[in-house]
Amino acid sequence: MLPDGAPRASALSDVAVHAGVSHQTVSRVVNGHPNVAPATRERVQRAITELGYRPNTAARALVTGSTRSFGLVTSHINQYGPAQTLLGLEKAARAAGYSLGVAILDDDSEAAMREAVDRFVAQSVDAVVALSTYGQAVEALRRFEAPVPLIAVQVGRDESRPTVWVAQEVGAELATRHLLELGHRTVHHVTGPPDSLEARGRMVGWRRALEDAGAPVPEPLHGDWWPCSGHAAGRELAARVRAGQDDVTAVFVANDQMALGLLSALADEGLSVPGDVSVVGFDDVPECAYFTPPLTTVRQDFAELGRRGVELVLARLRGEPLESQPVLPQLVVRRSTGPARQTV
Amino acid sequence: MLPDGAPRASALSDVAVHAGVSHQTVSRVVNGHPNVAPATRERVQRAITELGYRPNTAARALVTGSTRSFGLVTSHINQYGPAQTLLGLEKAARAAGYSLGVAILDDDSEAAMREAVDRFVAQSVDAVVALSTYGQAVEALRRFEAPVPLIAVQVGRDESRPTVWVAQEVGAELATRHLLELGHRTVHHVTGPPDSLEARGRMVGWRRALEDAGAPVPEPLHGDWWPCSGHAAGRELAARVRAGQDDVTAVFVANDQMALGLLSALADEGLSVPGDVSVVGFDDVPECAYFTPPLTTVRQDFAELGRRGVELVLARLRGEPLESQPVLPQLVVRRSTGPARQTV
DNA sequence: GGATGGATTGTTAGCGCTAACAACAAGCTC
DNA sequence: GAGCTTGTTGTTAGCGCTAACAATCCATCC
Repeated sequence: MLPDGAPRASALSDVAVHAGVSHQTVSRVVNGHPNVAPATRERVQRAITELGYRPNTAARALVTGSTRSFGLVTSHINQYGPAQTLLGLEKAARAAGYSLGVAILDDDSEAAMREAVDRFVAQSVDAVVALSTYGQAVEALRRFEAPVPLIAVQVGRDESRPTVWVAQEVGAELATRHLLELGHRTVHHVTGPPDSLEARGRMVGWRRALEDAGAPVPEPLHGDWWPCSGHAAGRELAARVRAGQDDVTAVFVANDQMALGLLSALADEGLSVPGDVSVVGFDDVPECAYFTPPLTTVRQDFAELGRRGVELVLARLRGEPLESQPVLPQLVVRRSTGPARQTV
Repeated sequence: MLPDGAPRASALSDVAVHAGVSHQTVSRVVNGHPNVAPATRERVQRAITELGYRPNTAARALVTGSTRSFGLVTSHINQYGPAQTLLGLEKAARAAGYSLGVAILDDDSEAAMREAVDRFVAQSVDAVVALSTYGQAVEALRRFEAPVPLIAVQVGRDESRPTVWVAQEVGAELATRHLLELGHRTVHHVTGPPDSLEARGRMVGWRRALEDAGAPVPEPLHGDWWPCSGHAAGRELAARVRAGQDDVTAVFVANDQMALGLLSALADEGLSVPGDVSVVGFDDVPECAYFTPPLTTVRQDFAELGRRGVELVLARLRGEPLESQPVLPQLVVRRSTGPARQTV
């Protein structure tokens, strides 16, 4: 692989010799400083391409204290939302000339968060972006005093530090109102994990929409984002329907994966969607449209979130206190919602 | 955020002064060199914690030429497999004291791949791991002469460079044989993108299983990993069933997401699974068990793949030419497969 | 008792780069 | 033409660290 007698990569000084100038002049050309004579600049440029020179990031970082890189701290990168956001983040960071390091938390503890940020700081990253963490990690984030800007993405609004977020409440209200408008007396809710700010935001929006409409607010069922917990919630709701509890005609599920589990449970129990029960999810994962039936859901633009995260970081680095507006979610109506069934 | 008058982080020399030794002794303690008197070591240790010293990665990288970091090049990190593998990779890398940078290719071109690797090289990463890339990118990989070890993960076996891979063919054979054993005369196949090595491997295994059993090998349908293409394939197959083509009783779909689309299309067309058609997927994403019906599929252990990737990299860095064994996939039987329907 | 050798510690140089300043030429003003 | 500015280039120092070597101490051996 590595050709053993490989000549070491050429450095600034090699280019300088090759072009017959001082190393500093080369540095100036590389960094696009003004005040270099066009002829000189051109000569240096040629030497650079001829030698295939690439500046050494470590040396640069050592003297400037900046690596032109961000650290991304996250925990659930195997889920659709965070993964999609990572995509947007990386692309925007790259476009701005920054590279991205990732740290995945083993658990959502404060210690794990602190350790991850510490490692990034030792690596002299220019900023740390915390993506979709929760539990104690997000609490830790709040109090953190790091020697670099620390930006939170997608954890819901947070007064204590710069944040990019999707207006979860708005999305939840959209979903809930959609169901109420179809004539459902109330809407049940399957939550995400209690320590997730996203999950909390969705619950708040759901409750507010019900209260605004004067509808009763049933006790929510609790899930953990995964299909299995949605399945359990579905069985529970089906049992209630069979027990004659006739207000169970509509469910707002806090994400699409749990909605999938719920759909599967309802089907197993012989309930039809949307005939017996209407279901709305959240996220709009690409699979949604192919669920049985295709799922009505709330779309979040995750890639946009990533882009805005980088925007916010860059503004921060320039010292501009940019106030970020929330990304607005949209309702996507498919076939899992319909009019309420007639109660007997 | 950043307390402006922040004192600069303490360096080796600060610790040295604090402990009353030379900076070199501190360096020795930090790097765990032998031949430091226990008492001295302890004194230095204390100074380190008191000052909250953390070694500066850039300075270290400058002199050693190693950053103790890997670069990960990938393109489809928003899909379940790659995301899961990233999880395993990051964890294993961290456990070994390495950090991870990511580069996501905008497209699967050679230029994109080359640029990503170049940037990592300029960052002095110790190794580059290419994850699940395809198209020209994977071709490029083959010919690459990088000044760091370059390891491929999950692109199927490749003689030309160190590779960690899942035995795709074996998984495809498992799936196909399972269907044949249920009495299906042949098995249709929906492929992944033609330039994906994984997709090719699965096709090879499928074909081999059919040939070994003396079954006819139908023309495969082509997909692109996404549910939509599976849906299209499902409609096509349903049309054939309705046209009386009675060998369409079993389908092996190259991934679960396409299988989902296919299930949805079959349901739309009034075909029952597994009554009319049996379906097998590939990957075993967590949603699988909640499809309608729950999907029989082939499980790949992505996290294991990540772990082995790191293992291979580390072996490489130590100069041991470790030969990696493929990760073996497993068949997971659920409810989407059953005996062949009786042909009229 | 002086030579030998291992363990421990310190000194020096330099990785590749940028910042700060110095040096010089060329063009201007009065 | 002295004194100024402006544009261009070079020189020097040092970021924080490790490698290589030098220096010291102390036990051991003949």
